[in-house]
Amino acid sequence: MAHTNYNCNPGCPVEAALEVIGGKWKGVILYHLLSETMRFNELRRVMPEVTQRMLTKQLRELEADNLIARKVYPEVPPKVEYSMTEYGKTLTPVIHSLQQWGSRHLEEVAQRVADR
Amino acid sequence: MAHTNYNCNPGCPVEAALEVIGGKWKGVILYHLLSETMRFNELRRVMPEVTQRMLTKQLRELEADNLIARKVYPEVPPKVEYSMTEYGKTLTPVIHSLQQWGSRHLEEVAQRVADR
DNA sequence: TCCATTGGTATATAAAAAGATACTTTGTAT
DNA sequence: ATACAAAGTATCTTTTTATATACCAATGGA
Repeated sequence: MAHTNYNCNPGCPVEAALEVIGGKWKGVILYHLLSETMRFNELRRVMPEVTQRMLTKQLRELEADNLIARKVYPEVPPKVEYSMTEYGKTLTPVIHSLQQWGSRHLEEVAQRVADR
Repeated sequence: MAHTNYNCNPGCPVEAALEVIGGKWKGVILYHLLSETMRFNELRRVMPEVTQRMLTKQLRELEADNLIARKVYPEVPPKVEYSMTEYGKTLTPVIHSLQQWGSRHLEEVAQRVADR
């Protein structure tokens, strides 16, 4: 999925943004973390279809992009908290518009199915 | 990539939206078609890194989701125009916010590289 | 006559993403 | 002594994506 060149044309920023938030579960993760800091297993509970491996991977990628922060508490059993960074919070309007459109889209699709 | 259930929790509309526009090249395609109707090879020219097969595939998927319309002119050589549907145009604010954030993000990343 | 053009399709292959499953650590509770 | 908790890793397999390449039709131009 990685591009090498984003200076191709003015549409590329769109791809750049999608590359950062377009991972299979990143949208939902960001949505949840924008409303509150959460622990690893709390995230698992709100999205039970995601495997642990996938969740870990997506979280690490978001962390590498500086969108979320990972805080480990040296306890046993382990406690790890995930939260949005200040930079990550700049995604608020993006996630919000995706959620708005997505809601309407789900209704639209349900309608199309009903009309069938 | 297909989900089976979107009623899992309130973050799912975000995933629903990303599933529709998150294909590898869909963001750029939509960005371009939102500004003007374009022919197949015009699209190829503005995104030369995309293979013909991929472009065709992404266009067909967008068409199946009723976001774009495909109009074939019975001429030789063939002429096929792609344009946004009315429904597709409802994506305007989404693509716009992606583009805004993406632009800032590209600057941010360039800055991080410069500071290294 | 041969070549280029547009908008594709078909086939095979390679690379990347995702999934399933088992295992780890160290303390506390049973 | 055993089991469980949280937050992961490590492997292996399957599925999905993407690439490369060749091919097609009908027409206009050199």
